[in-house]
Amino acid sequence: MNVKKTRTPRGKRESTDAEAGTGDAQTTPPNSRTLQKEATRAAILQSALLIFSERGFDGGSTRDIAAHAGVHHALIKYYFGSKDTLWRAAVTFLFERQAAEMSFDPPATAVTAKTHLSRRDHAREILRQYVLYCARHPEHARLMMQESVRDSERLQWAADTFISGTASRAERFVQLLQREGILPDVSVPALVYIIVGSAQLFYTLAPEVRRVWGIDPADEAVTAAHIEALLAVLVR
Amino acid sequence: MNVKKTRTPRGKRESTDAEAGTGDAQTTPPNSRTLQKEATRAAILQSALLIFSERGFDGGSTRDIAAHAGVHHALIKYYFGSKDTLWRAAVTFLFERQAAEMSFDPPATAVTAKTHLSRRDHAREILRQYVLYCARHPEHARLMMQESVRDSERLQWAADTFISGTASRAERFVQLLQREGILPDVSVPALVYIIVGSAQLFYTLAPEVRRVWGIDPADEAVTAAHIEALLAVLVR
DNA sequence: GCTTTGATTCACCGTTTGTATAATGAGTTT
DNA sequence: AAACTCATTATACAAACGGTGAATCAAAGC
Repeated sequence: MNVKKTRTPRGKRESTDAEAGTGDAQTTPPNSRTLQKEATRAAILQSALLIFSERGFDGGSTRDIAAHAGVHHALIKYYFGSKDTLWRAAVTFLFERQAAEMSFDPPATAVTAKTHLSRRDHAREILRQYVLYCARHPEHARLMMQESVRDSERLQWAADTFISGTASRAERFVQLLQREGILPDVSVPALVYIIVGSAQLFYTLAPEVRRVWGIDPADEAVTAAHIEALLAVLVR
Repeated sequence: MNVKKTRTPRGKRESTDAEAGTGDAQTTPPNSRTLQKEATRAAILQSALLIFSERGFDGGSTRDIAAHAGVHHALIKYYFGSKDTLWRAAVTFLFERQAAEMSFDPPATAVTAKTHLSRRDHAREILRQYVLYCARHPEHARLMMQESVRDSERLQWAADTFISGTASRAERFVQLLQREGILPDVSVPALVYIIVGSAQLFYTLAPEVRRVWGIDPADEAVTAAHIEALLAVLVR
């Protein structure tokens, strides 16, 4: 990570090349100051994602986060106010990125062909996308899992703000597949956690997988095999 | 939790009723001293399971564990040596209890009937037992998950000491089901984590399930529905 | 009844934690 | 070039942390 600190070295700030890129006209042209500010903030946020996802809220210290980002720990208060707010910002980032990169929602690509086969293909595509998201960003499931194992105020906030919405979309997705006969007519919440669990555990526990099975879930071929297995089991 | 502290109150130690139970003859009859010692040790271990599983190794403090057990935190060193040793003792307890309560191993009950149906029923029974174990002891998956998200020395120890063995048994179980045509011929490690993930996430994230879905995975009826869903999906 | 044993508590150490405030100085503005 | 802004660093502090050795005191042994 390590956002470059332009303090001690007399570096001439070579990142000014990005400024000449797109002239944003009106809205306050990005100074080297504001650029650096956003870079610092982003570096802290990314480090927070890593540390919190691996050690949990209590286990991850703000000093370690700052050190990993290459900045002074006092900057965390300056940018995020407190450890708690930083954690909430990290969670917000995760869910907004998920919303941007993936969607449990209906048709994604406009396949209006109503044949049974295309419906199953559509379900397969959405599940594939979800597994790829879990593979790309394993820290999402890790961080949320760390918090969902006990009923804290943070879980309450995350549930009200993000998880409930995601859960509703997953619920509709499962019900759609049930109507199509792709998934059996059994408990919807159970099916949701069966799908999510079978998709993400392989990547959440990637260090264990590497050590015990000698394969790396980050490998494209390994992920392809996992997707194949998941679809073979879930989409009958 | 709270092991009863016979210190400040002048309680007459009413648990002496257990001593008259079975005369163990030779092997040093259990004093009220040694009984209390084992009770204290067990109380610390159980509290450690709870705290570690909910907050992870770094997040869970020995002082909180001791307070939850109702003893002074110095007793943790007295009984377990260090925080690290206590964690290892907790993991050892988990896997030994799992070995005692459940088995991925072959026939459990001696159903030698080789019909396809009984094989599937046998697979169903083992999966059912595993889900029930996850429901009874959600702290097992929670604690191990907390440690398996990063490659620490503790994960290495747990992998070498316990996880590898469990993984081999799970591997054989999956391969057996593949030969019987119950599971598809796809990546075995992927199938293992699909099965494990779909079985345990519902109970690992029980606080989230309660808050978001308004149901309690600890309810027998809810667990029955989850088992039904899991079998409907996994055992075709 | 007295001594001995050992399970438990007490008091403390050095470090780390989250948070707060003041000082600094490079970048922007005039 | 001087004045100002504000992103960053320095320093501090009270609380909590894991760990340690001495003190305590009820139970066990004589």
